[in-house]
Amino acid sequence: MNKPENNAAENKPSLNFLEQIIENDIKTGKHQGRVLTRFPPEPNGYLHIGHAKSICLNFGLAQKYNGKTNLRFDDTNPTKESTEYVDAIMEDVKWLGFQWEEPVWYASDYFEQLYEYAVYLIKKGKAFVCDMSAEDMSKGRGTPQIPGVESPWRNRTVEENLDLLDRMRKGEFQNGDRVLRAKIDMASPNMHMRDPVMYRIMHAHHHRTGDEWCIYPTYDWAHGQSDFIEKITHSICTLEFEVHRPLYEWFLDNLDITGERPRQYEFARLNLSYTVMSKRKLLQLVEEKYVNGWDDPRMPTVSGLRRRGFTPASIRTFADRVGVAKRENIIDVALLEYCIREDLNKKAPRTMTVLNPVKLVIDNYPEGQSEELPALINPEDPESGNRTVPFSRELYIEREDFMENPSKKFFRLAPGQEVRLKYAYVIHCNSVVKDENGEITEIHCTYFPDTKSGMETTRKVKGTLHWVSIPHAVEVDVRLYDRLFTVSEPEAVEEGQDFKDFINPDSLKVVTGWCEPSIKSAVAGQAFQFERLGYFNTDKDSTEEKLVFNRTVTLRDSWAKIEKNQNK
RNA sequence: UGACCGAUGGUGUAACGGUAGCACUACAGUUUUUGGAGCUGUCUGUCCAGGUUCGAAUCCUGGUCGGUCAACCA
Repeated sequence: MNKPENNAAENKPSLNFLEQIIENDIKTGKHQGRVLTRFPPEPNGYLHIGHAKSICLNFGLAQKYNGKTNLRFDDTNPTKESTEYVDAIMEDVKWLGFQWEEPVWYASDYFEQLYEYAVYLIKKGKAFVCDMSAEDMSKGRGTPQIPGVESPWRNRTVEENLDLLDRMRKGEFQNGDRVLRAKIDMASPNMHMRDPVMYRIMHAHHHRTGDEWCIYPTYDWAHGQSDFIEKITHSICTLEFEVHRPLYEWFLDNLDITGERPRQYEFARLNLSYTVMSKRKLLQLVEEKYVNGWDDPRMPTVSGLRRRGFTPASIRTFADRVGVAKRENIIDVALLEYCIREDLNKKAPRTMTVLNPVKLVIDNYPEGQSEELPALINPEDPESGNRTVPFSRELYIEREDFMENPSKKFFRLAPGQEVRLKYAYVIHCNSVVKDENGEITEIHCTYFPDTKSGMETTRKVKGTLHWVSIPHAVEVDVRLYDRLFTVSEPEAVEEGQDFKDFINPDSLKVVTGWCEPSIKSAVAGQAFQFERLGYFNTDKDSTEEKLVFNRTVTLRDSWAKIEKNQNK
């Protein structure tokens, strides 16, 4: 009954379905154990975190099994593509920490080869030039339930097809006049097998081939053959291409390819709660100015995440933790937040910054005096060393850290109560000063010199506050970002509603922050923890005069939960 | 009323015919000069109905629910 091998099995890490397939292929000697994956973006937009999952998957699989990964631009539609996107995509892939097998490939490199393959299919009687309009072709295709009708041009002679394709290439026809179609089966239950288009006429300038071509291959015609040409072993794409696989196979079959051939596998794309992922919707957010560009820190784009302050390591960890499977999923954005906190907790220097200041005066601290107090740069990183923080009579603390009539669970400052100022002293609150509106303008305290940080003291306090010395404070701009949508599934809204109806009006708040002087060394892209508040990244908008910070993510806030529950 | 794919706690993901595990979330305790971080623990799960089997999340049959497919997009 008891199987001793169970113990051994327990140590074996579990594999996702693609790893299982690859391990099996290696075991059976398929491709001589070779693994070559590819990441095939179309250069028509910016990469988002869903692409990042695919990148981590393709490159990660190759790394794990001693293989390589090709970066290949699927540039078969010149009207939508540009080198701007090519460059941005390369930057993002590199930033994520992956190196592709040089050189960079382009589907457009294979246009001539693809053309020859097409001629081959025509000669075999497996492809034909069709003169139907797009509209008529659409009508004739039928529906998934109803078979299509065959094109009247389906039985042209090989010679005529060859001649027509040649003249299509030479530019004798206008856009839309004719297409080249595969001759498969108009009655197939799979719509993609109903004589799919292989070439369409597009008199358009291509960002790489210029005006050399005026016919361009479709995705289905280009993709599998590109995989074959590059000797890709495992061609991994998302679920919606599953129905394309029979066509992928058909082309390879009918090209009489004898050598190793690629195989297509499909996995479920990433969806994230409280955000949208479709390129169309992201474009809309940018064009209609709901956000400030593709790299707006609220965007789920790689460039947006980068600017927000996410690290490549955190995104890789995230991609790893979301797993790979074939079922539709929506990942809780809390997992992403967990991954970045986990990473930055170990790496980010600490600094004390007050975002919603109220003045605190220490009555028994001499006017005009100040002192430099030592503080840890990062208590989680023993190597990080010390910084010093200036202390003086007048400080800022957060308004939320004071309460005139606190509940029992409030561990911060209140009249008659004591707290520690982090890295400084324990203080006792004596009184408050208010303006004519009843708003507190000053909190008066006394400090206990024998409680200086590092000294032995018997004075126990329940709370520790961050603070900043007013005369030494550095004024900075802080952008407080929150999730872009108020609902967890903005792409699944009801009829008559639009995802934009659920944009969070408070997704960005800009405030002035008061920061300890150590912040002055900040450079664009650098991450900090503002103690007790969250992680913040130095934005590229920073100038000599004014630093700008983007809030990456707050710290977990268990007080906020207590407060919320109290109000119930 | 087609074809294909999928279904395991709140969210993801393992278990490959033999004790349903892991992560996130939530909650509790512990610790703490960040109500942070850490550590410990707890709650919650195999879509349904049959069948095969000593034994089924796993195999079979039939349902149910969800997704994808009708661009000269990718």
